[in-house]
Amino acid sequence: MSSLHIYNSLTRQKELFVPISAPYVGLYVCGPTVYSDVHLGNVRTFSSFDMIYRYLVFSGYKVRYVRNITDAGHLTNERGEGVNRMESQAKLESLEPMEIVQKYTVGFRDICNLFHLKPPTIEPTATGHILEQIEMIETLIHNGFAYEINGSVYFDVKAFNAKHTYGELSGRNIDELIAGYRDLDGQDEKRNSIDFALWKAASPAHIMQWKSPWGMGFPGWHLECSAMSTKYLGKQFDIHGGGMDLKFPHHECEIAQNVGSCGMAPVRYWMHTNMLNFNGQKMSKSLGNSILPIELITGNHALLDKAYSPMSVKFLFLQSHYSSELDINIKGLQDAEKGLKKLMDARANALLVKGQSMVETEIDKSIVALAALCKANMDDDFNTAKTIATLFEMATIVNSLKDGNIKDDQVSPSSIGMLQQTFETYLIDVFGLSPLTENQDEKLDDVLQILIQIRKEAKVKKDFATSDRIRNELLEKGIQLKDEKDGNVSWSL
RNA sequence: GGUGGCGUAGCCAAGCGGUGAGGCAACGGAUUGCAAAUCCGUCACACGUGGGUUCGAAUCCCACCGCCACCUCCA
Repeated sequence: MSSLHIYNSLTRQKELFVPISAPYVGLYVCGPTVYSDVHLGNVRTFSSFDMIYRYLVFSGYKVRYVRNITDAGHLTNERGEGVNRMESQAKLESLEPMEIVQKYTVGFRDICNLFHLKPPTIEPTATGHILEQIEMIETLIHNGFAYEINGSVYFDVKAFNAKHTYGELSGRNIDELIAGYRDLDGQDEKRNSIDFALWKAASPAHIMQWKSPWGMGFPGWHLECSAMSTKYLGKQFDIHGGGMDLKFPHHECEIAQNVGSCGMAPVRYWMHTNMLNFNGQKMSKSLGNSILPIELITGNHALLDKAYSPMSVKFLFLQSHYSSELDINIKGLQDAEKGLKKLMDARANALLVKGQSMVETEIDKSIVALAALCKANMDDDFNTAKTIATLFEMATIVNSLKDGNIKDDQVSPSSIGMLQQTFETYLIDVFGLSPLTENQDEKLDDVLQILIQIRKEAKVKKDFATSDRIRNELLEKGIQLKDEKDGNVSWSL
């Protein structure tokens, strides 16, 4: 069906993508924990998987895209004092925990819309799947991979490792892990320091708690993804994605839970997106150096010079590979803004140019080759950076046609159609980008047309002082006039 | 300490065995009343350092230096 190759984190190599039952593809991505605003790093990850989802759909697959909402309020410290995030934030804001969940879920979806991220086909919540999680725990206990103590249930990593392998995804072995934990002397009820919670007994003070066979409590934070991916995508599905920082322990635990309960490796292709850095350092909530998407869009941040559109930011993301670390800075944002504008202008210009040639020309051959290259780039582990480079080459052809550097009898009508289609497919459909100034004000245009007319009359009279004054003063207000070659005048914000 | 990754021209960033993709910046030319935009060209004899393998290495191997991430809540 296609020759898509994906870098599989599990096998550490690029592999031909073969779905379990084509044309259907199951895609699971770890979603946000909705106890505070998503930060820009989250947006990069979700943008990457949005592009991956869109490209799979473009490639003809029927994709079920599941991305969870973590709303159960897990512990901030797995081994330690168990502070419930949702509850501590609720106290801070004087709100009911589920009001926090609602507030930040809505906020997350708003940001997704701003960045043109398509909603997943299923967006399940952890609190909506307590029963499924309890069932999975029961199976794990039955299979001998989990034990109950004082109303809590833990996954027995050593018991699991005796029959299966723990640590394959992240390249760790359990002896080293146990050794590494030793100095953090164990306080708790776990048999081994590397065991992780499947269910935690809740004290009466806990607001978010549910009834279970082991008493009142709440699920461990690795469990929801295992339970929900199994429910909606089956015991084995095609692609599981998430940020690099989830590889260990989250994804490792997920694999153990699935293998332990379902008896098979849950995922064929593991995909991990890399971190977004800021000034060379990981942007993270705990370091407090994160930029909120809304701060970037409004320009309301001490480290920003101005506002940047979500599309510019997304374009910056797409100019590097999803698996590379990306360092964000003002220069990069400015460059991305200009680059995106150039491509969007070329897309618009492609709709204006015509081809007259009846035979295939050298230019036609270039266009066909470039269009094919776009697809080949994307099939090579979603190489958006290379695809964008290819689009820039096509932009040069389009602009040359528009300015008459290439004549319309040097290119055939079908090639023009291919140019238009390629810009549309990749910029709009696959990358989910849109022009920077989409909806222009009609009234503003009316006013500007008057000024443009006055300026034209001044130019005819060689009154350049007046014509330049109109152009310069408009530019100061952020409106740029451009005298096109054909005598028309265009404007942009 | 363990695990994984990175170091490519002024900046960003592809490439992952066969003489530097692309963007931005800068400079020159074409075009323009002047600009902007666009086109052509230059900067470009690059791949952290030192070894090795190879007919050939940015790409593979070894050592070293520097940076980052994970091992603890985070995409």
